[in-house]
Amino acid sequence: MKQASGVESYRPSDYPPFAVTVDIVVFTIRDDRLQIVLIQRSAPPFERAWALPGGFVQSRENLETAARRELQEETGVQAGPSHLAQFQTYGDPDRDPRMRVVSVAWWAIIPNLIQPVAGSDAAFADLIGVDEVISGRVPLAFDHRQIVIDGLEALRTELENSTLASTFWDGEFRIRDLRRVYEVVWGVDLEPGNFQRKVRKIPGWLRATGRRAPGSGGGRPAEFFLSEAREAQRLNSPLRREQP
Amino acid sequence: MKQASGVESYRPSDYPPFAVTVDIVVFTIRDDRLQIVLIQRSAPPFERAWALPGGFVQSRENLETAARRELQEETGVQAGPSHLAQFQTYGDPDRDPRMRVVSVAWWAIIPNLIQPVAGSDAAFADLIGVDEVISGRVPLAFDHRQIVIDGLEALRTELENSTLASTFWDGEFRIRDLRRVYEVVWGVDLEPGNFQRKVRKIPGWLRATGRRAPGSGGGRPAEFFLSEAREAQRLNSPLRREQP
DNA sequence: ACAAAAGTGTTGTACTTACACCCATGA
DNA sequence: TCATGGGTGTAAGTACAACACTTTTGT
Repeated sequence: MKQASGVESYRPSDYPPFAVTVDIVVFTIRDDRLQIVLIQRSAPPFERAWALPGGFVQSRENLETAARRELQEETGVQAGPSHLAQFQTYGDPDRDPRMRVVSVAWWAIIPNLIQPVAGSDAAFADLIGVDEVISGRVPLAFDHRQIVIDGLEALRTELENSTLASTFWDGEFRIRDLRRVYEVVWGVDLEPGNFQRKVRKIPGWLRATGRRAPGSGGGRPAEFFLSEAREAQRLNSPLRREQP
Repeated sequence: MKQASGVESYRPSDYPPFAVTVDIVVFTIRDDRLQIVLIQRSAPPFERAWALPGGFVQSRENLETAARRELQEETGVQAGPSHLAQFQTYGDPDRDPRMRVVSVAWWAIIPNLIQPVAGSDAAFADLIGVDEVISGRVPLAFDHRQIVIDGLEALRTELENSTLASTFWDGEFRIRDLRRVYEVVWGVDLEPGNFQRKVRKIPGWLRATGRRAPGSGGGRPAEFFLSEAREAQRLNSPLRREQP
């Protein structure tokens, strides 16, 4: 009978060596579309295919540090992401043809103003629409398409229950911009008036600055807001997306 | 400059070896309390301390298989758990004093009828109240207390949004039993009448059997119900727990 | 008859939705 | 003046909490 592993004994056969990596799904909104950062591989396997930024966890590094380091190294983002959260770990025996790799997946948001691929030594990084990836029109290496699907679901759920949507913008934004986040991430149309009332009623989130946007092309200029929520604050009455 | 790991090269220094384990927080309700399965360690480190069931992932095994295998080996549960879900991965460099271990944590529910520790070769397995663990009155090995805290939070959230609560019972149960699950897991008191209306209105969950409980000690006997939800079905209008 | 638990009725409050309407600006 | 988008009013519908009340059993 096998004993409880790691309790009585730990012979080498009990713990085959694994490589551990982190992979990060970095979301941003550009051109009114939800996009993610992808890197074009320059070596086999999956040479020239797109892949998520990520890499090996080092010997004395914890998982979050590894994710932040890889994000910085591969996307050239100087400031950190406005949010970084672990969502799932992938470890099928054949997910990497070279060796046994377990990958801890994270999702992140970088605000609109940050240019993710400027000044990086990862010359082949780019923003790709998440729809292109999920539909399969842009094939990804390894099981990264599944990771994107799961990461998107985590992001969608988080938007329902927290004030995280405002971190897609750095500094001032209009209610319209916030609504655009929900519409783009959830893939729905929201009623502008009701949305405005709903989010402005949430305590501790939005603070009006008094300043107004210079209207571009007619229409009453919108007021600018700032987020008062430092971390992603949990909503006691969530914004529900309907599930058809 | 460091290149994107795992893309251009993979020299041994790029991927230090890790041991990968699974740890499982197995919830059940016994004596109107939420309890988890713990194992008493018989070897250092943390000899004689309580720990979560779990162990090393084998070379050609995927993560979920490893979790199910360890659960069966260490708790002696013949039938599988009624639910098993991954929730977080722990990988601090010093979480295991012997070596670098990354642990993928899962939570599970076993129904009331299953005797978890009978007939197992893990002679030191037992059920412990989750309150004892979180309060620290029963200290756990490694970072297992934190894993229990996070696993409990995952369970609480899942009960809000899915029909999973009924899997704490195997076969027939009363509305009262279902309410007890919520009260015990959330640590709140729920109003019986409103709870009954709410859950019976949820489509595709509860089916009345027409049979009634033999009243134990007076009172109108309760009707028995069966769950029609095979998997954990998402609720379109969740049961909210209030957050104080 | 009385206590106890199951289940239903009722009522006030809060939130949501749909849509009308006014406001403030550019052209 | 008109078009456009920002923001508010309003009324119907829905959901929920609190609690009274009826039903059905054991003692």
